Amino acid sequence: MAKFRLDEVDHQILDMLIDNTRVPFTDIAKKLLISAGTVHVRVKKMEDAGIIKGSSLTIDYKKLGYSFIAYVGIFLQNTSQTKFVLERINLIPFVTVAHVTTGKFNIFCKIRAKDTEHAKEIIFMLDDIDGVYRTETMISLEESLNDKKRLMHDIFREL
Amino acid sequence: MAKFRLDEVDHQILDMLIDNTRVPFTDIAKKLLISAGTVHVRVKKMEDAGIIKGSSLTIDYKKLGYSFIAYVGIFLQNTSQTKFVLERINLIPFVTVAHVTTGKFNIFCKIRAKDTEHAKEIIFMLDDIDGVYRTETMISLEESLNDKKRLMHDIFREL
DNA sequence: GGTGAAACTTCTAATAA
DNA sequence: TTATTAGAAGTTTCACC
Repeated sequence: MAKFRLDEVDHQILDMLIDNTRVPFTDIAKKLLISAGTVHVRVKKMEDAGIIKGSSLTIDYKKLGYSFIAYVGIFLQNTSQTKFVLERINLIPFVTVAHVTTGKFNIFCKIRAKDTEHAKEIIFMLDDIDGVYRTETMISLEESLNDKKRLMHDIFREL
Repeated sequence: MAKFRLDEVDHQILDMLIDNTRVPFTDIAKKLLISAGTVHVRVKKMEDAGIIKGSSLTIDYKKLGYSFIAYVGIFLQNTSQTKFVLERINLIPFVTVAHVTTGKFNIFCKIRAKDTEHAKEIIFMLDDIDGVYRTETMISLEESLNDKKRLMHDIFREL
């Protein structure tokens, strides 16, 4: 996998766009004291390089009734079933992420549900998959996400 | 927390914007056979209601040299230290998410690092926080994210 | 609620420095 | 690589359904 080096201007453009993808290029240009054309060229370069993969809205799932988050560790009867089980897990829409991991569990996933009742249904679906030996659930009582801007700044600057 | 009902048109607008925030409102209008003005009003309504919290770029962290993902479960000496430890964790930029959980661990977080050496440093930083009794690491060998579009469609439609 | 058109803003690509 | 510019395209408002 190729590794790209971005300069300070690229970083600042990314920072602004990560914060809000709809910020006009003209605003970015004004703030960074460069032309809008330059912003356009830089963004295109990063898109072509695949550093910018796309953009997405941040949705408030709580407002839509999905405030329950849990992590579920899965023990398999046999690791050879990993691929099969992963495929089955991906068919359950409320499982938002699944990882094959080393350590305690074979597969580890995150679920987002309406409430405990709904979460129970999802966990039962996971338990019912062939090859799943047992599961262990951790309910999230509080989520704390790192500030995107700071993450970008600190992580990328030191590359 | 208030719960909002969105109609089919709202869902379709969200679907398109979740897929790509820079899709022109005129394109959305054409596809849904409504006017661009309507799209504008609907989006604004969802922004005002807080359902659309913002927008962000999807960055290819692998291309920037960050391909190592791990989950770390943290055991505290005493649950009363939860708030303090969480604050300290949030100072580490490579910890991207942290959850207070029930079950096996007291706090559970996700880290993104360059490689095993870098991950080790981050985990040591977590271990060094006052009140942290011990940690347990699960390394992600393979990440599988549910398709955003399908997630939206399946989850929200049945509200 | 939605529409359509006008006024305004932004994007994009070509050209030039 | 960056700046300028101008035509194309998108956004936003508003009078009217």
